[in-house]
Amino acid sequence: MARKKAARRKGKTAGGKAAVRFGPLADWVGFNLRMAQESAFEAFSHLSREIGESPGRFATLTLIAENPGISQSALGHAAGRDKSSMTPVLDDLVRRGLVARARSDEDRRTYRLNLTAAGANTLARLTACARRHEQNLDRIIGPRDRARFLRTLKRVQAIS
Amino acid sequence: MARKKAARRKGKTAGGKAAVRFGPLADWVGFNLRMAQESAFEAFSHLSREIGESPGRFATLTLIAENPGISQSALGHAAGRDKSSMTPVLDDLVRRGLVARARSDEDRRTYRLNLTAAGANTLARLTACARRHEQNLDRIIGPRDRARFLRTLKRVQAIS
DNA sequence: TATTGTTATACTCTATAACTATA
DNA sequence: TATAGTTATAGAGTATAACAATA
Repeated sequence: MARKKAARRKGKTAGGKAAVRFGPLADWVGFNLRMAQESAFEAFSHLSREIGESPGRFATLTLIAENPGISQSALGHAAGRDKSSMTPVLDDLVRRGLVARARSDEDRRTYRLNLTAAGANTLARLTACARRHEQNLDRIIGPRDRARFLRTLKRVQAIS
Repeated sequence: MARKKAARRKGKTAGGKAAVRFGPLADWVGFNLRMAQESAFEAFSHLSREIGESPGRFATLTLIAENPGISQSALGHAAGRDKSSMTPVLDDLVRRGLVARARSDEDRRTYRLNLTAAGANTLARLTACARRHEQNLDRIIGPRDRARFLRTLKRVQAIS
């Protein structure tokens, strides 16, 4: 650690390679937001891979669990995706028996989506992963700053 | 706005569609980090599109400007990408005359990357966009919380 | 006419592995 | 043997436009 710091002072990393200067990027919220999100996503990805699911499936399964009978369009809208982007995702979840797709009687254009028992089981395991992930994040952020950090993230989502 | 709130209380949005419940997602840092990053990225995308560049090119051009003569591998490493991912990016920037690629005399395997005059000009315009973007973010975050928010984002980048 | 979901298609970004030319 | 960069290839995720069925 002492060696690493000494090396940095001379513009080198511990590995002996020239240090890269980030210039104004280092202080920009936009850039650091992206880097932080990538790191957190990657970390969650590792955890969810242990149970054979991609992180993207987690939000979809949760939204279906929280909104039984939701349509594909409403699901896409909630996640900020086009309905055509949902088709292959739902195809995959239905094919693997995690989601049931049933035509609505009221409006026969729409499907009503629900989790199967297997889907609920997978979601429970993914949720356990997510909780571990959140605990890791909490340790990094600090319990006192968590609420404030979350509030700021929510405000940024409304940027325009 | 009042109508929207009243509608929400009844579980409907202003548009009359059923509101979607986000359940535990609403309070998870990981999910909100992703949503915030997507929103901010989209907003910057709009600004940079006005000058005909994608957001991804901005970080690349900045890193080259800050580290004249940097190699493609070092560039990829700094951005957390594989060297093979850099090839098409650099091909594009060189083809459009923004970056100059010259073989190093010391090590004839590596290229030394530098901005051309056109590249410096494009970067200056992108930087102006980024400054506007940062000002928008600052207004949302609040000047008093900015430093703390940035510090937290940097800590999250080291999650593992 | 408008909407739900599918299809065809394409684009962006990314990675792995095999290759070349150098070291 | 190891490294810098390229190529071939593939995969995930997303979007637009046109379409069929239904409203």
